[in-house]
Formats: sequence, C-alpha cells, structure tokens
Amino acid sequence: MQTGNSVIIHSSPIIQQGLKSILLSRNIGITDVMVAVPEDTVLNTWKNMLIMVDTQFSDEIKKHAKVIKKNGNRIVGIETAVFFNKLDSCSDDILYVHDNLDTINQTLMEYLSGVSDVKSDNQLSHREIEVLTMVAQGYSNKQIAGQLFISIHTVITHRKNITFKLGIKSIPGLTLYAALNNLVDFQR
Amino acid sequence: MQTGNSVIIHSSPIIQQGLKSILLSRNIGITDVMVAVPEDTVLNTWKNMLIMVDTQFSDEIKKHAKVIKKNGNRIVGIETAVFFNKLDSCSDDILYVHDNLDTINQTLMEYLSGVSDVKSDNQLSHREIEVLTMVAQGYSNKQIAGQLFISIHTVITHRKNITFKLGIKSIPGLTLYAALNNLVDFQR
DNA sequence: CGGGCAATCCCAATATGTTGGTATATTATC
DNA sequence: GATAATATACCAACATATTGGGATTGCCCG
Repeated sequence: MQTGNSVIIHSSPIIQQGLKSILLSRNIGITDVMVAVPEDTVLNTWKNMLIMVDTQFSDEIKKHAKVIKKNGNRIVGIETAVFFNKLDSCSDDILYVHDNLDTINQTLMEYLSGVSDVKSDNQLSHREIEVLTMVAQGYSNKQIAGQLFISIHTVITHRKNITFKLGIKSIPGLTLYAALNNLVDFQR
Repeated sequence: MQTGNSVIIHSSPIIQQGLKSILLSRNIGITDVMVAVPEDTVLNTWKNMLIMVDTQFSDEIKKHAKVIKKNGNRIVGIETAVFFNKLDSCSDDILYVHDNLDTINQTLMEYLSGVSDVKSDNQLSHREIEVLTMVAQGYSNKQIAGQLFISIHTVITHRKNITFKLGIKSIPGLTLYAALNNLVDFQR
C-alpha cells in the first residue's frame, strides 16, 4: 500500500520542503512524502518506505533500525551541516549521505533497485500508452472507453497495469509522467 | 527589470531547492529564482532582488551591503543551524531570520510591501494556491485537510473556487497548470 | 506444443471527487 | 461603515476512481 512513499524526519522546514521537492520531481514512483518526528518511527508501522532522517536524530532511530528495516523500509541519514560530520559513525542499517545532489540521486537509484515493485523502465504497451495519454488529458474512464471503442472495464484494467508498471498511483503523477514523456503537450 | 526575482546563496542544494520551492509557491510575484555564489554578490549588478543568503556567507556580503541595498536589493540571512546562532550579530543591512516557516513568511510579506511594483498576477488566493499545489502533488482532499489542519469541506470549497477561477475542471488540467506556474517541480 | 503477454471483458465493494446548495467570522477595501 | 473577498464549515446526491478478484482470446517464441 505504501510503496513509493517517503517520510522526512528533519527539524528544518526548508530542508523538509527541499527534500520533498527533490523526491517528488525524480519520477521514481514516489508520490507521497510526509513529514514526521523521530517518535513516529517507533510508534508507526511503516512498510516499504524511504525514510530520510536528519543525522541529528539518527541515534534514536538506530535503536529501532532492525525492526524498521524488517518492514521493508530503507533509512537514509541526511547530513547537512558541513562542520558537524557524523558520517564516520557508519551503520549497516542506516545509509548516511551528504547534502549533495549527486549522492542523493545515487541513493534514490539504490532505493529504486531495492524496492521490487517500483519499476524504472517503462514497458508500456501501445494500448496502455493510449490510455495513459488520455488520462493525462483529463478524460474519464468512461470517455476513454467511448473514444477507444472498448468497455470501461478494459480501460480500468489498462490503468491497473499502468499504475503497476510505473509505480505511479495518482492522476497528477501520471499526468506529469505523461508530460515528461511528451505524451501530452506542455509548453515551456 | 528584475523585480519579482530572487537569488539564493547557499551551499546546500537541499536548502536551495527548499527555498526555491517556498519562494515560488508563495504567490508573492516571485517568478524567477536563481542560485549564486557569494562572489556573485560583489560582481553582479542585481537590482530590486530578494537575496537570501546563508549566514555562513553573510560576513562577506556585509562588506558590500551598502552598495547592494542602494540598488534596491533586500538581503535576508538564513540561519538553519540551531546550534550555530549568528542572529545576535545584527546589522541594519541584513535581516537575519531563523529556519522557520512563520518568520520566512513574515519576511516575504515585508518584501512584498517594500517592493511596490511586484504584483501578484495570479487570481488565486494564498490558500487556494496551497490547495492547488497539493492537488497537483497527488494528495487527496482528506490528506490536504489533514496537512492544512482544516476540514475536508473547506478543501472542497477551495477546490470549487479554484476550478471556477481557472476554468480548469480536471485534475490533470490543474496539475499541468501547477507545473506551468512552478507550483510543483517539473524538471527535464 | 506450452508459457507468457497483450487486449479484451465482467463483478462487487469501497474510496474519492464533484455539484449545488447554505452559512459564519474575519479581513481588506472603498 | 458598508461592501467585497477570503477562509472556514456543513450537507446530500451523484459521479468517478480504485481495488481485488476472475475470465477468454489470439499471438509470438523457444
């Protein structure tokens, strides 16, 4: 249910916003980014989530890391302060990265390959691309069915397969995917 | 005329992204955000810009603050490290703010009132833009209500007004509108 | 030949969004 | 001080999307 989602645990609202913006724009199937406090890590039952945590809090998280990882979560410690380096205190459970776009991208790629049902390569069939295009153009399933001369059930089946293949669950996500892949017009 | 533009001088790409996202989404007429290094402050001939600089660099900037301000620029020092507080070393030329959404919003309001010819060309209210942004990010009405601490009815009302004002009825349409207006990130 | 895949169709239950109302408090603006 | 805009909240009815099944046909390929 929560695959493709991410949690940010960081005290800085600017960094929250920045990480969120980076995660959502990478087209890696992350459609939901929430902000949490360290305590939530213990209380919650997150599954298959990408947890990005300020190194400031990573000690607290580390105590529960085994359980968190057993639930399919991936923990990434974000180190933003250049003069306060915790990266040496490495752990098998938490991957520490510096505040650097390259390492963040690298981490996201790892996340991609590690979470099996988030697919990066798009192997959409011809029909699926037709349906996706029309979804991004704002047509309802009923309208798509009418225009493609198929039943609404078939459209729904195609959409199930599209969301499964792309790992993108929301209509806005699919729309931006379509725009990024030139399936719909998008000027400047 | 560069009015409505802003410069970010910060070493952290996450904070760059976060500030950019915050500035663009606030509907205060800022349409262009660029990233610069401290040296650019001296070399450049910026006019009427909102310059948001890491306090880490503010000493360098302060030397040239008089000239920079004479050109109509406004300098804001951003302090993100809680354990490294420079806010006491106040200056008339640089307004220091902490990494806190309220103070940042306050600062942006001041910027608005200070720069008279920056007008919001957007017909949407601040709250409507918040809602639209979250819609385009794939959040459900329920999720939006939760994150904005308002009832789902209010979210629905805002959405009614948004669709009425913009004349865009579909979620994909709103998503592309948001992407075109830099409310959501859309790279490459 | 048999397995996999694409395309098609169907159902039921649940979740979510849309439409068209009404209504109040606060804040701007004239 | 009146008026407009904004933000908030509620309801009922209806429309649409999502989820989790199941199923058939034709086609390609090893």
